[in-house]
Amino acid sequence: MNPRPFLPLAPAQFHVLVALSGGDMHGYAIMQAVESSSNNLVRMGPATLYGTLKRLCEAGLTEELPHRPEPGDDQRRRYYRLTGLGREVCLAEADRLADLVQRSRSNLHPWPA
Amino acid sequence: MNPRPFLPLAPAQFHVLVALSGGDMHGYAIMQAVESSSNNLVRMGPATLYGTLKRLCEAGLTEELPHRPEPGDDQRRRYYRLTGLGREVCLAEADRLADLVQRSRSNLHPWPA
DNA sequence: GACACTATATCGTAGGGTGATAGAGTTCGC
DNA sequence: GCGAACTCTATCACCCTACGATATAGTGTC
Repeated sequence: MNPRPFLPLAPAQFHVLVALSGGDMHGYAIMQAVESSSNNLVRMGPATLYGTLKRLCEAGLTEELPHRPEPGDDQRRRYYRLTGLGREVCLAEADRLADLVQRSRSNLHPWPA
Repeated sequence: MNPRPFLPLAPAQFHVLVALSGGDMHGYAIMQAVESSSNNLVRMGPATLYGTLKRLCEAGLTEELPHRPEPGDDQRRRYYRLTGLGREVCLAEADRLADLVQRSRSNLHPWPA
């Protein structure tokens, strides 16, 4: 499917997709990953996380794992993963942002390295 | 001043800052620049643009030019430019996004170039 | 002088994001 | 084996950003 109609992606949705691009995770781990990997610049509370996960799953960009990867762990955990579409959308959004980043940098740095 | 408390920047605000990083512009030109430079992926209507400009000026990231750069042009135009702070915030936000982009790409491309 | 375009502006609303809060399960110290 | 701290999912209510629609008027062109 074409990722274009999903762009631009809402910021919180992109953060979750990027976190899940590193591997299947449960909700709480996603929250922590988003915060720590951004040097605590991005704060993601439960309301943002679970609301965002719900929207992502409804849109088909993520899905809940039917079986937990490690049977012995905390029973409350619910694991999520990127779908093929979610992967495409994540990459397309990354391309879009990379273009913005490059333009702003080349405009603001008259004499780069 | 420290750009950190302004991050993460609202997407529309970043788009306007990036457009203004290319030089002083009037509102209508910003709208067109944001749309065309994103291959029409980002749509910015008047409500979004002028609301965003107002917030940016109130936050001190942009300012209206006291005098129009070319005296002979359309009298209705109001020109805006990046402040020093706006420039710093724009670069800081670009750094933040570049990091996200890089992480998602390296996670999703097992065999890059 | 009619028509398309330029340019700024605002209203009402929808939707995403957030703080606060809740509550149950788990782990760990002692 | 008890309590405290942490883990994990979940929802409510609110706020703010963003947006579609619309308004108004000046400019350019034929």
